[in-house]
Amino acid sequence: MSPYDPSAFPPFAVTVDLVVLTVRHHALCALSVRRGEPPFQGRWALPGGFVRDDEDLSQAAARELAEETGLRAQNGAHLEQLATYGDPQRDPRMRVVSVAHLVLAPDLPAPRAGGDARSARWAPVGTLLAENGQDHAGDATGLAFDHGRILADGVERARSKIEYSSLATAFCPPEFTVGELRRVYEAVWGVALDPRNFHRKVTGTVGFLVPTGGTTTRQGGRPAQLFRAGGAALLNPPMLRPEV
Amino acid sequence: MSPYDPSAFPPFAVTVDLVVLTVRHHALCALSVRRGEPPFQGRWALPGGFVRDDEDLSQAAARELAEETGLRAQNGAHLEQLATYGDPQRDPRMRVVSVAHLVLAPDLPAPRAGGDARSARWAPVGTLLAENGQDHAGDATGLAFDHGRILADGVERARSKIEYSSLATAFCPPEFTVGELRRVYEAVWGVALDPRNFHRKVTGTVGFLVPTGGTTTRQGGRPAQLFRAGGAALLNPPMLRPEV
DNA sequence: CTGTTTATCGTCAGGCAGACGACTAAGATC
DNA sequence: GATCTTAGTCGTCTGCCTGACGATAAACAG
Repeated sequence: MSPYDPSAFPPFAVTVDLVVLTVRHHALCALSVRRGEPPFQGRWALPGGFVRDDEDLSQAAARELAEETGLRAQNGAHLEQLATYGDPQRDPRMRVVSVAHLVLAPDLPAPRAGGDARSARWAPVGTLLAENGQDHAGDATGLAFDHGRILADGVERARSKIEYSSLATAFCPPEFTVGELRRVYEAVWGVALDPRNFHRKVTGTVGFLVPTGGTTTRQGGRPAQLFRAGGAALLNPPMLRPEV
Repeated sequence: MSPYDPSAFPPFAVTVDLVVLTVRHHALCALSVRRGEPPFQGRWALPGGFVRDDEDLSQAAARELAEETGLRAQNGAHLEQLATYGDPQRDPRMRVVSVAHLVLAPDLPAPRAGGDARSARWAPVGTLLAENGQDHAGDATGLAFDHGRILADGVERARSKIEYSSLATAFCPPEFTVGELRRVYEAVWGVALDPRNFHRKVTGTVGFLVPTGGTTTRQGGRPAQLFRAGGAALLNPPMLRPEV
């Protein structure tokens, strides 16, 4: 390997940051970790870390995900690249380019703190984004670095992507009911959907849902059919997000 | 600034690569430059270059775009981040992470070669992607590095994005006719569209087109009304791409 | 047994898209 | 100048999908 002339380009640190979303208690929640060291010590941030010398970006994201949550991308969770953030001032220590990834996961057991994070928590995205301000003492209260912006971009990606893809099933356990899937849409979009029209729509879209034959009453009320995610990745026609 | 421990992370080179698309002669074309130095000397590649120490990723992309084409992003062209490619083996010299950007531009004068590129050309994307194979001598004939993949991702992004956004107007001159806009869709999607239904659709979508009052016969036939792009960024309902 | 909750099936009207007919207005050709 | 060719523009009709409901079914709680 004949390296470039080292003076020909500036050296960068490359990290991956994770926007891990799930639906719990009828709300869209994101994983955040408390920073144990400066800068932004004590503030909440997105999980993430350096990309190692021998791994691809998606491998680094999957590794960080496993380290922070124990979650494996194969295990029903969905992982995709979100966007890359490289403002020269985004990290006060040095030039860091962060490749953000988006993870959609079913409701998980309590997260485990890992690495240099003192603790980790699930928080509703509305709370995390609304905290992007100042508290009574005038200190900034939002996420560290530019993570508020990254989270907002990830949430917007998730909101639009469940319109035209079957990704909403990534928020559900392996077997789920139509009502559970509807509550995912309602939590992510923050709207109420008509159960009858929703049922007609998702059961009529070929490849979206595959009935397993079983039923469950875990949501109360009349027993509901159980489904698994079908093979179709794209929904045609898409789900329509109601107007504001 | 207290830097990280340099042994705590591997150093990366960060580049921007550009997928510059335009519509000429009824075909979707991409800008490619011939490499003047190893590796892949003499092969075609996407334009791009190193991100400088003091510039943001989008600034670097805009700078490279101006250097390679003389195009300014304000001047009707559209620039957005596409995706980031960081396979450890993607550049044989060292670890390079490339933040690819997508540019949609109206039909331009002949590109000018710049930097270390011997020459530059517009080529139909079908040709560029079909060359991802081997020639009779067994040499690889496609784009250098992983640029074939990057180009394919950019083309797919453009194809899907003109469905639900007004981005197709970025391929048109400042004033254009409904027929010219239709030919953009036909070239990007590679399909034929019904002129009557297309006209009804685009003129009926509020915010998409603004009539200028003028007419033109530059396409022959009956004079056509001239329009400018309206303010709407998203089309609701979207344009429907015909089935395959 | 009655009320509550959730699931599921039907019905109906409005809107939009695909298919296609009809007409208009310019330049090109004979 | 009559006719042809090329686009552009306006209408019509039909089928599909969606939103807004009503109605029924099947569990559990009191």
